[in-house]
Amino acid sequence: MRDVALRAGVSLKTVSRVVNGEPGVSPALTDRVRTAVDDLGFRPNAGASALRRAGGRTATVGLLLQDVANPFSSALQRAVEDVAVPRGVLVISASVDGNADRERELVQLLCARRVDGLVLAPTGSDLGYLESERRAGTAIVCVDRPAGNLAVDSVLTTNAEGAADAVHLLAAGGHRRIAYLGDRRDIFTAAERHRGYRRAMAEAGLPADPRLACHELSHSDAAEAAALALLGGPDPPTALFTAQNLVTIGAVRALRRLGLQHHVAVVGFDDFLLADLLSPAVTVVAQDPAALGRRAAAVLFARMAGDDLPPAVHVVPTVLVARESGRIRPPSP
Amino acid sequence: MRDVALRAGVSLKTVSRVVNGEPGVSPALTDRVRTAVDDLGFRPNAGASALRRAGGRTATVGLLLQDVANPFSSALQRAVEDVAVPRGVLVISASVDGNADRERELVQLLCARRVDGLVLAPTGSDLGYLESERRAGTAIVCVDRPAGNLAVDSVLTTNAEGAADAVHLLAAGGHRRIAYLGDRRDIFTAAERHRGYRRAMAEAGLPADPRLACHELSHSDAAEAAALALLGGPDPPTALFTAQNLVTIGAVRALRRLGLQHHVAVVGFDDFLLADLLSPAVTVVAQDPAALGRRAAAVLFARMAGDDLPPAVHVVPTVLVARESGRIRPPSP
DNA sequence: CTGTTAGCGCGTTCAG
DNA sequence: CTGAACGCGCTAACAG
Repeated sequence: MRDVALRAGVSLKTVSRVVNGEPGVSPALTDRVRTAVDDLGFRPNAGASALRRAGGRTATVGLLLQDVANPFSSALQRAVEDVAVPRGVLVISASVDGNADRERELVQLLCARRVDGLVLAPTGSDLGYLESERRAGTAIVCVDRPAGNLAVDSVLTTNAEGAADAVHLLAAGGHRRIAYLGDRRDIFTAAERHRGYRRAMAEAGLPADPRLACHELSHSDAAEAAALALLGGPDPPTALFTAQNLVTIGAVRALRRLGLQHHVAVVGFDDFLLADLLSPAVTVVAQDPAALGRRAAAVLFARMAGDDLPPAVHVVPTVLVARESGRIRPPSP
Repeated sequence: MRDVALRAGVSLKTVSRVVNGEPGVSPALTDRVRTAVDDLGFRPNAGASALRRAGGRTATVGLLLQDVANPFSSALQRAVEDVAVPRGVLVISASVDGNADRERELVQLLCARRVDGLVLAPTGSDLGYLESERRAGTAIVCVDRPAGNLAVDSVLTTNAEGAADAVHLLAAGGHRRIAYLGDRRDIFTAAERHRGYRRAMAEAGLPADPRLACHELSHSDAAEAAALALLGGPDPPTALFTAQNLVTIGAVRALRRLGLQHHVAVVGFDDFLLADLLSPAVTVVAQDPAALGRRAAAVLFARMAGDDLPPAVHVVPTVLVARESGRIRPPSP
């Protein structure tokens, strides 16, 4: 920058003004500085700039998701990016893979880089360790899962309501034995969806048979095995509510293997590509990960801009996408 | 940091040594510093640190992809992250959406943040504008597409070979009229796949009928319409080579609508989730986006570590995944 | 409209 | 093994 000033025959401050587009520099000088910048290939150093600037903003936000490679996370990431980049803010993202220690380490790395804001899908139930960061002025928003022990905004899907919608649809179709297949119960979203399932079963006057619920299904193979066992056992369900993406796919595979895909109803939570091209096409309760990300980013930027309202829970609704697998009726007795 | 030094009764330099894990501090002092750090909630400022440190490394790399939300890009991103994070390096990623101007703007933003390295899937064919950054010491690696006008490494898929494999499979099955459905011809990967198609057609002694080639198919709907037109027209193809993910899906939809899914063979380039659950299951030439990302990251970190060999082209092979749609025979005349 | 001075938080250099 | 001084690249606050 000193070199630029020298070459343009102006002071450091004038270069600074031109580079930052501050008003009050004569066109002649502006031009001289601009050409000097180009000639020397000068690039401003954002780090040094943030060091001195009031507020120390880095124009960078952090985004901690479960796994950047899964469609839910990546759609959410894209939405955050679409809010941030037009404001000149870049996004540092990373995957925590359900590992709370990794989450903390990544948070440390992000805080050391002085991100202005942080969007995270918490793994651990205790976010108290972020309290000092929050007080230091870092905007924080939780997405997909609520914040434990930390007063910040969160943006959540209507997990329980969506699950209840699924079960009500099946019950309305005449099903009485509706199975629940879901992920680890210590995951907030899984617990909520199970809660919605139980509530809807009760509302429909259906018995809560514990043998109809399978938990801890964290990948597609486990779900396939569980569905196989359930359907091959005594008094099998006539309909499945699968509470997660990969669980749905595992269940569909199981039904195929048993040749039951046109005889057992399925409603899944979370839509997936090609669900409409399978036969039968799979009925789902669709989440809107992009809306989740947009909303989280909007709240984050509002906080960064000084919004000082008390933290709130923001809710993004699910939509039931009716396709064939949800219309399958139970066998007549 | 000054506060920490004061509270621990040591000098600034000693705090610095402890924080950075440098050797040569007595255990007693180390402990005092550690507790002071915790009490005050001190977080090192990476920006300020990079400013003074020899080499000015920021422990951050940039990653510019087409669209972080698509499965190819996000698998690649995850792989880069998996190489970077264990080394304490964070990844700033962004989507360029095939927009060369946006690519340049994002590169500016990344360079201003002084990323140590840059992985990018170039949109424009001229990367000359990166020359000054390269000379300034930023490691640069191109992925999926080669670098034009810039002497840097690139990591590419065997596009032409994979396409040729697909066509050879279909030709070996007895097909003579094999259509090509692909993306915009100015995209490197699309051009390469088309080249492989033409070469394989020639090798199989099949005529190159230009009416059998559809280009500029950049989304699934366009591909569906093109396939519909091709199959409904005179002298239709008996097999389709679809040169991209979304194109394959569009073609599958078209075949469904015509009821031809079991009568016209399909081989797609790039695998996709559930391709094996469709009926017929879709034969594909699978790319390995994770391998692409790992390789690109490995090369990048080698360069950042001082590797000084001349830039090279690194190649990641495709694999033909034989499923039902590729085994469909042409109707006997 | 433009320049001068001071110092952001930290690592380096060199002297104890 | 420890500390003092200096400056990285830049901008805030004040002159001129």
